Amino acid sequence: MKSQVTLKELARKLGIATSTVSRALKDNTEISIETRIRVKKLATELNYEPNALALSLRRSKTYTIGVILPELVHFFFSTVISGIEDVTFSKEYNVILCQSNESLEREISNCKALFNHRVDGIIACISKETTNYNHFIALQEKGIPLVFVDRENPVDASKIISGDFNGAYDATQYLLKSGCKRIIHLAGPQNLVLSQERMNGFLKAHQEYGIATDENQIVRCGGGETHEAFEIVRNLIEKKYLFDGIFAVNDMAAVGALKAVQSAKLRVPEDVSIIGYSDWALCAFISPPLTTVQQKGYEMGTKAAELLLKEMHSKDTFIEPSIIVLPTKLILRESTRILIQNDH
Amino acid sequence: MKSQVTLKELARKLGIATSTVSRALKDNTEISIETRIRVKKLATELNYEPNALALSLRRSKTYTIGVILPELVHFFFSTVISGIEDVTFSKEYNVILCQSNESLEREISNCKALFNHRVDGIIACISKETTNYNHFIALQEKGIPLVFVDRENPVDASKIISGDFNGAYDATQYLLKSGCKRIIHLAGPQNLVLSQERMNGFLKAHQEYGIATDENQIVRCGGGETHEAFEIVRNLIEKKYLFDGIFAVNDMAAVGALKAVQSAKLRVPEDVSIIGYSDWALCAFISPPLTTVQQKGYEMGTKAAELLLKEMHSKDTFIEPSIIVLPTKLILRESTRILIQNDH
DNA sequence: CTGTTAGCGCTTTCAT
DNA sequence: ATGAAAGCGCTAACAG
Repeated sequence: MKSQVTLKELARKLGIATSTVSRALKDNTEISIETRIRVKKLATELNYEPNALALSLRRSKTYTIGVILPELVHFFFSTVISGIEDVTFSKEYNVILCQSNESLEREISNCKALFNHRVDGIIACISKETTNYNHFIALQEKGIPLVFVDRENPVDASKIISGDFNGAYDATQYLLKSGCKRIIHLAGPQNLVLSQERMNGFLKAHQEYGIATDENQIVRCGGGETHEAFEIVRNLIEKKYLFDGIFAVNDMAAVGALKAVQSAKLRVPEDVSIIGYSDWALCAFISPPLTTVQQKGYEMGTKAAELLLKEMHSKDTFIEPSIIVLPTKLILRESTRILIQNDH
Repeated sequence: MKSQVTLKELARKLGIATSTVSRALKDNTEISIETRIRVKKLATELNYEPNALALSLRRSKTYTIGVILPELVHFFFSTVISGIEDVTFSKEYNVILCQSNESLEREISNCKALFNHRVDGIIACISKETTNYNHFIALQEKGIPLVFVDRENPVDASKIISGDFNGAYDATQYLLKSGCKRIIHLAGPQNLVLSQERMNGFLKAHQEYGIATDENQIVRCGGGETHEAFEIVRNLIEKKYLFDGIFAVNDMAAVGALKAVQSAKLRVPEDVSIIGYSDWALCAFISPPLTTVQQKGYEMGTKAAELLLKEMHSKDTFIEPSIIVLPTKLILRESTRILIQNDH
């Protein structure tokens, strides 16, 4: 970087004090109009831009927030970061972005880096590996406002979470109401509360509907990837394990399941109904278009950013954490049968 | 933020000078072993972390790079940022992320914010609106290394671009070789060099194949969105405009075209072959799976970050810009007919 | 209306 | 082996 234009340099060129330049630039009325004009003119000429570092150091405030997300390439997270960025941009905050790559070690490193940069606050989504939360608690102890998104965890902080239980409940209920007799659930990693919640919603819907479930209906689907689900479902079919509905922990798994069902010459939704989770971009375009539970990632991002900014600006030293549950929405497409509404 | 632990505080607690503490912490051999141990012990106890702001100010180096991307939610860009982040993380750099939302005004604002933060370098992809490049040139004049990704532009800077011309050429050639007689091209915004290149590749392939093209084969498809392409193609079919191949400027448009073709009861690929561009996640899962030109977003991100870091660390004041063209790859799926190789 | 001074947290030269 | 002092760029209290 070439030599920067600084207040000092402006002052020297104009033969006045730096403090005068500083004041003139912010239109302080104590400074004479003429001086203000002279200063601003030169500043524009030399393309002066204030050094945010010096300002931050001075103010002990960086106007920067940190964001830690597991994987940027996942559609859901990309919508979250997009939401965050839109809000912070409008409030003239900047975002330092870190991706933990689902690694605890990297997440810890991210926390440290963000603290060192003295970000004014942090929005984070824990990695799949995270079972210890000391690095987040350390942040809080250092007084940095922290808001979690999406994946639940035991830290006593504000959170924007998705109504996983309800989303799963709604999806399962729909399958049941539309006539499914035996539904399997492709479950996600059990250390993620989200996986548990979706499983619990699945179970609860059965219970309320008066249908017993057995453990064979819950099938672990490791990382919830397409190929895993494909293998699992193909296996079930080969073993003549019968089912007429699938509720998958996410859309990728649902797509794998769909392919497996179709490759066994079973029809979707006539023979098997399938519901995914997340409403990935692809869902509407596969064949048949996938019924799924929509999670509002963008909204989660904006809400998280708004909440964080609010907490950052709060005068209180102690802030009661807020937990905001964002409702999900069942998007009906053609991988499920049509439900004849009988209202009452 | 609560009171920070600073060098000064450590020094006070230990009854020594801050400069000694500073040195001890970095294992300066001029400091006695005992002092070093004492200092480090207290630093660990109090959870001391250096203030990156102060360091940056002192060193005139922030170990931070800025990234400006049009839209984070697009799969391609999310892979780019992911690639960038992985490289910078491994080199202990941080990323300040901005999304321009395809707005020139916002892009200008992003440039300013990044400069104010005194980032050590910038990676940017111009917005669709950008036709004036002064804000980028200003950055260069201030001596900030700049690397562009993906969308070509006239600024004299290093660039990692995708071989759009060749990608389009390959795709078109495949259609031709597999028997298409009349192919239409759904073209993108013409102010984007990428759109022009893809169109030129389309034309060149015809030319080399000895097939004349007329302007009716090039159909403007505004923003290249799914619904636009759907309307356009449906219209063409209704007007009995004949074609047996479609090369779309991107996958979204290709999907729209596919739906339109199918809804007119034409078969893909038997009646109409379709090729998209970008290899979005959805491509493999729609029906039929879409043949597309794969762009290596992640690799583009890593390459851009590596090049930027290299330029940042160069001692030379003037650096000859490098233009790296990343080859594309035609991913054959089922929206195109199978080509019988005749390796003459 | 403007200048002087101190200090944000850190490193580094120069003394001792 | 350690300390004092200056300075990175900026602001704000204080002085005049």
